[in-house]
Amino acid sequence: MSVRVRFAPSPTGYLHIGGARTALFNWLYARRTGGTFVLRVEDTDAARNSQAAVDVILDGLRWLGLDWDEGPLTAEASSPSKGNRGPYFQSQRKETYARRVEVLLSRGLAYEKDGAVRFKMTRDPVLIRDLVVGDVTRALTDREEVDPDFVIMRSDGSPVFHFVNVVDDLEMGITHVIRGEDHLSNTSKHVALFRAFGTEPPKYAHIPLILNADGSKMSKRDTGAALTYYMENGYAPEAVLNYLCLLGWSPKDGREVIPLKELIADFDLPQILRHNARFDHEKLKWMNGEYLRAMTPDRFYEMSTQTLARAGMDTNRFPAAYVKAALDTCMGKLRIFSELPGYGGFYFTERVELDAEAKTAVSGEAHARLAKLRSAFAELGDFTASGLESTLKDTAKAVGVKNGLMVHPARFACTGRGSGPSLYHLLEVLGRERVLARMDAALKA
RNA sequence: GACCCUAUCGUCCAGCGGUUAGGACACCGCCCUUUCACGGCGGUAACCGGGGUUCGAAUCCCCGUAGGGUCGCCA
Repeated sequence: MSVRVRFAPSPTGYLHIGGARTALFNWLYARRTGGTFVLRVEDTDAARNSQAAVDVILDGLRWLGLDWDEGPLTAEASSPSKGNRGPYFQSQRKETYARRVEVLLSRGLAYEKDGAVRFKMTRDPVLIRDLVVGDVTRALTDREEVDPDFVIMRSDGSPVFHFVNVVDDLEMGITHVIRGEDHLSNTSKHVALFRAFGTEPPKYAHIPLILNADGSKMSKRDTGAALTYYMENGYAPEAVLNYLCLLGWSPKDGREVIPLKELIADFDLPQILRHNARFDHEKLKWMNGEYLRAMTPDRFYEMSTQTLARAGMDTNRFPAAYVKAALDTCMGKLRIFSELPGYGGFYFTERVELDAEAKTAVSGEAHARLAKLRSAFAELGDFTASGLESTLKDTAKAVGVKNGLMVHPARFACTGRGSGPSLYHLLEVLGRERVLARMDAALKA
């Protein structure tokens, strides 16, 4: 029997990073086994459901490159979807749930009370055979001892999560349920429901949760809890995907930066760890830097211009060759794109603002050196990196100072900062006009 | 309150009865270098505690402790 897995998010308006990893693990398992990855939208809670909220999920999965074989084509619940086991929006499956409730009612496995339908839950401990956690025997809690039954359909006729989740997995032929460990305790309910329908439950794999750096639970408010944070802050999706994989799973050798193909080939359920992992933003940034360095120039330009545009710098106002040359000096130097406006933004502003540190760096003795350098540059016929370099070195020698004492003020004058791209290359890209203008401005400051 | 899961450097992982407990991120030195990165070399740093089992436990068992999760007419 071929593998069928699913990701079943609830459209709450954001895609949790842990949810994204759950989707990823499901997707990887489907791809490695040649199975089917189903996307199902659990939009039973009409109150907080909206098309925009569904789009957040679809956009997030698309950004990560997690394509689904069956599921919605658009965020609109009633529009066509792909796959023949739909509908894939729970809001469109009311008849199915009603029919299934009737089955349990007619078999005496559920009963009505106060207008709601309750399922007759077994009082015996339930054995859950989990591919990650192992065998788990779930006993009743003290409250459940008093009343183990639970509502499967509210008095207003709407079905509840535990019920629709099981019915859909059953009807959609799901073979493996890979989900967060927060569902482990509830799995006994699901197992009992599957049995009530006369079938064995799918295989379960409960994966550990992702916690904040301090070990606390990651909730919407926390930085980086939503996938959109990474989409909007200069991360490459393949880096986020790679990092997410390494939270709770790893290949037996020491590989960390792992191409997607290898990820798919090597990923497997039994190797997943049982304990929760803390999210390390620093390591993600490092990994993102690895991917940025390996990125093709075209992709780098594209992501760079998007980032700059978001920061209010319209690169379209400059000649394409200038933008390209400017970005070339930044390539390989960043960890995340959101560092770019600060790192290379000076290329795309009319003038550079000199803060206190910059003013200090171009005043005093440096002022005279900068003035010397300015006139040397003005007379330079060949305004190229190599010409600029030898001119600067010659000037330093003439003045009798180390190169660094010329480099430093020049960098501050032209970029406003103490660090950045290679000075000689940045000067060439900026061009004579801008360089002399900025040096003049700095000398007057 | 009850039930369930978990426990190796600060963090992510390796280890699956015998290792000088390994790698990565971060951190600290040194080298490279016009800055910053990158790269190279080196360093600091861990088996939660207590009992067992065993010739021998990070590895197996039990008890604590700690963290996480779950017990809804939320999902």
